[in-house]
Amino acid sequence: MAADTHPAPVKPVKNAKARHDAPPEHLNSDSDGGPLTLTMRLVRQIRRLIIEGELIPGHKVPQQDLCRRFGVSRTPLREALKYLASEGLLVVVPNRGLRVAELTQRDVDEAVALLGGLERMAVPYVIRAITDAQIAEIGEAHYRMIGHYARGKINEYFLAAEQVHELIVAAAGNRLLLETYRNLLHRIMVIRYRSNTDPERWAQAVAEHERIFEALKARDEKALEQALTAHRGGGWRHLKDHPELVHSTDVVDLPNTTDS
Amino acid sequence: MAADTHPAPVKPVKNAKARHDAPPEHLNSDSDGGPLTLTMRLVRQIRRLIIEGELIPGHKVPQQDLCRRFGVSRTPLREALKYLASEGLLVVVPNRGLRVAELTQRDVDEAVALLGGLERMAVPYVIRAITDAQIAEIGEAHYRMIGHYARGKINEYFLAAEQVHELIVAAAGNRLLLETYRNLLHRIMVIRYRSNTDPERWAQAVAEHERIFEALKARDEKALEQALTAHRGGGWRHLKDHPELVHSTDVVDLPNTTDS
DNA sequence: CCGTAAAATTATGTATACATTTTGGAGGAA
DNA sequence: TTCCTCCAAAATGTATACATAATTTTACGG
Repeated sequence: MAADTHPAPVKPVKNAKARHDAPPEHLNSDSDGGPLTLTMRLVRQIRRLIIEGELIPGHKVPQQDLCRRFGVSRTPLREALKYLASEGLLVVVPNRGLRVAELTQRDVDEAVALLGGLERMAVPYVIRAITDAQIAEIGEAHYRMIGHYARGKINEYFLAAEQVHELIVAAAGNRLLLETYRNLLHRIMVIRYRSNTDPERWAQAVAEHERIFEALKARDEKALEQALTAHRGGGWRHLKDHPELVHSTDVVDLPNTTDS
Repeated sequence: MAADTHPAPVKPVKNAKARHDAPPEHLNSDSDGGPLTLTMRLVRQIRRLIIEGELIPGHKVPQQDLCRRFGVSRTPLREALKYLASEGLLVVVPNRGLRVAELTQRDVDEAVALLGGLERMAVPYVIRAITDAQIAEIGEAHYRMIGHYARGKINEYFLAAEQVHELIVAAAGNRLLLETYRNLLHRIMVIRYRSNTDPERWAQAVAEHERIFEALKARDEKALEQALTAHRGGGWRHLKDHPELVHSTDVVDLPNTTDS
């Protein structure tokens, strides 16, 4: 682990050919939980690119660009892409590489229904099992979220808000439920990053979050369920009113037809 | 597509070196929905190996063996393994390859709770949206299942039973729900293949399925929900009584310590 | 000038090669 | 014996090479 802290030759490698000259160090900056394999670090990075909208839904994944960008070869990159395809964030097109998954209105509706169902599924377990410490942790994220709202930091706000939701679902004590919830959330995060940027909806969302946290503190099952339902309904009703935020069913697969 | 039906040289490749001498044809026998990429065909095959128990939970994935077995190189195989790791069927261990995911009692409990929740979530939509044709289709699978039961064909029975469940969930009209349901089902299929092989439990399961189908035909929401709950409870209560069917929390990663 | 076909270019799919890490075992010291 | 150390063998992670399919460019004829 500390092999590279002292310059002493720990192991005289058989022949110092060193043709593979690029030891990857770009990707260790994000929240690293251990020495992951390069493929898995790429998974995180590319997932972030997708969620943050740098990779545009419907467009094909620029493999070479990503290779150059991260300084890796195509082998680990392609493994990472397959991993993300299994997550549903990318789509494999047999002899045409991979494309970023695009969300139709139906996809969003389905995801919203599912996420809502999972949250409702979680509520009884949460009320039964949640500890004071967990409530405090959620409160920490909640008030952090409020702070970001006050300062107009939309990206940080979203991150904190998602964390609140995830912590609530996590409090149900079902890891598989949490994993499933997370995966579905990732799929529609592309849209969330564009949804309620207008101040009115944003203020409403914050108010809904206040109700959620109040119900949680009071350990009121009915109130929590209602608050969650209202929050979800509110947020996505807004999307329904603005369908231009959702990508249409069919997107050109010729990237050069875009307005450039 | 019909390029190899006539011997005429469709395209005189630049140099007929033909070092890559093995065009893969092993994997086209299963239900092929189109010319998939080799990686994706491997995903199907290996997933089947895991579900059917040929690859044992807790053991590492024998990459070389699989390469020889399918006649492919490690590149597409490893991509397939990463895909399956994302599905949760395999686990990546950084410098030690991949291992087949093993299920603890807790994992099974969580999956059962989730699957049950998803089915309950589906019921109202199913009752509201299901067509006579869909009911007929489910009936077809149901009676096929009964036939396999009568003949004692356990494997075919399981396949048909799973198909019934999937068709019911599919009738809700939420593709994402179905996909999620399928994924979770895959994760615990390893166990299902060992669970109720004893005649008593099997007969009970069939009876439960009869009730499910009756409720479906009658479009009785309450009855359907109850029948599904009873079926799930029954099947998994049996597992609880026989914990030896579930792998323990920690399994040796040295395959030679197994009883051989 | 525009449309069509063939060649050149690029990208994808797959295989192989190389370096590092892990694993297994032989040999020697406590 | 038991434990450690060192070396060899295999497996893993990553990079590169090659063949095929897709895409763009070019050339030619209308």
